[in-house]
Amino acid sequence: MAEQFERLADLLELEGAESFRLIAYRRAAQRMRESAGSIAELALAGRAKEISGIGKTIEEKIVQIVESGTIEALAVREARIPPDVALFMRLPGLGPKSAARLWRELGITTLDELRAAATEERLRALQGFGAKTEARILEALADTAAAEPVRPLLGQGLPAVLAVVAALREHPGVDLVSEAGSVRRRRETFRDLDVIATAADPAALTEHFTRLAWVEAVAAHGPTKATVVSNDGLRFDLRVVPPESYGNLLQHFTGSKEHNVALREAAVRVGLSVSEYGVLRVESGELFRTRSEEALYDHLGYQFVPPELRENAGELEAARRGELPALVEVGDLRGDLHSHSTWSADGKSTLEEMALAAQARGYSYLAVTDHSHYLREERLDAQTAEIDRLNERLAPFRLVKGIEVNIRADGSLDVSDEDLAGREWVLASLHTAFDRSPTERILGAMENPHVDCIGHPTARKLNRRRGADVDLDRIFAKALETGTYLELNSQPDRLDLRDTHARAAGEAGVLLAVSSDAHRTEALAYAEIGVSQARRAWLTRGQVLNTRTWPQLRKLTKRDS
DNA sequence: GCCGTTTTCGGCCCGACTGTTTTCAGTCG
Repeated sequence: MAEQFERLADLLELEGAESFRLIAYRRAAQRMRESAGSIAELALAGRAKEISGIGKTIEEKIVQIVESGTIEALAVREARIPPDVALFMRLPGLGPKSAARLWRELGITTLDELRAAATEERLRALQGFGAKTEARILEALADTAAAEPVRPLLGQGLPAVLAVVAALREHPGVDLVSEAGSVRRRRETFRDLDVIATAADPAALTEHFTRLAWVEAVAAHGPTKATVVSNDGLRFDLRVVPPESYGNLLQHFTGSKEHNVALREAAVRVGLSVSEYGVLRVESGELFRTRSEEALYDHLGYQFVPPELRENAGELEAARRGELPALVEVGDLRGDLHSHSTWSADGKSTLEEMALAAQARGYSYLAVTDHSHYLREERLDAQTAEIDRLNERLAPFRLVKGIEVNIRADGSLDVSDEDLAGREWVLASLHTAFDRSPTERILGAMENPHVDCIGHPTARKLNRRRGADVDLDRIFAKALETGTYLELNSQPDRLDLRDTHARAAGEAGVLLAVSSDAHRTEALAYAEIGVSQARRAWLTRGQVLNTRTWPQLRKLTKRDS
């Protein structure tokens, strides 16, 4: 549905429709993408209008999609506008106006024709088009691979950007430094890594930045701004800004764009104009600048909005009312409920190493959930004995005897109920056949009286495969009915349930286990990324299962209730 | 097309950069 509305907006834009209609369609599409529940069902019940950004017209169009598969207005435009013309807009430097003129005034309808026209220098016949534009178009068309670049993972970018922030803080004369942009909001992937800073001598700091040891290439370098590429291919942007408006700038460069637009729209209504330089009271001309983001939100009449929530997904309304949730923090975790050891073929650290590392993180327990395949018969008993020995030595720290079982293609589990009954924590996960009734298989596993939690529920792998097409509403309902928990798996390429889904789970009343799925000691730290996604999901400490001690948590499982 | 801490009608974020221009439109973030 979201795709159809985005396509409709693109085509209307080519026709020169009023920009606010396009914004409305695109906003509605974004809402659809964010929603974990069924907007189609809401629309059929006449209740999609309750979602901010969806009104009567868009609700009707959603119903059209449900009933006929497509939006009438979209079908009309698709018949009228050659499909490639919408692709012209995606070329760098070309927007809707230029794309429409290439088609209307030069009769160009395909990317091949565009390439030919640019090569033959025919584009410069159009007012406003010159040699540089032709060259840029040809470059973009030649570079088709770069059209959809892979977005690197937060798990790779976050440590990198925090290291850069730390390195810049070491520089003499530097005042404040922070990561900004999507990485500060802890979005699961990013395009580039933004850092902003204040310094007595901005030019010296940007110079220092471009000369850091790991910098492979300097893409841009001015007195207050520089872009570099690291030796592992990540793009870093540094901006040095004046200290008196550091708070305004940090807020601006943290985004999201949608959050900032909504913030500014609301400000306009009360006579304020917000930009990265300050908050202008239009009537008096008075400019509010601040070093502190907290002061900025306060000045605008909001509770401080944690960066993870700044997606224009209801956070401004809640902050206006003072009703933002107290988000879960890394320090709230008492243990980890998904980990592996050398008992699994892919585990790299021994049980003892894992236990000591978990203890060093301040945990009071660690569930070891080695793969069921490696815990058959006598190996299961042998591991149990080893865990018992370790627990005697490490008490009060506790290794919890867990297991990660496979949900087979036919829905059965690959471990007998009898063996499961002997484990203290049972995780059931999909690892294969993601297109074979994934919802039914998960629901079946939840019915099992020994299964405590569903691991990485959609089984997606970022940049590799989409998640299985699971009906989350039914899974949430079954979780509540059976007392089964769901995981927020913190592996950088999983983050599953993802932020928007985890939020829906939380709203449904389901508790989530934020787990590292660590296969070696260092990977226990992945829980930090997982917590950042839990925060993006608006979750409080109480909504995260493993903020509890093991005895507290145990009382909440189905086998003890 | 949506929406209301003025409004059910009349607004709708803000600034920088680029390429093409002699004052700006389009694009980008």
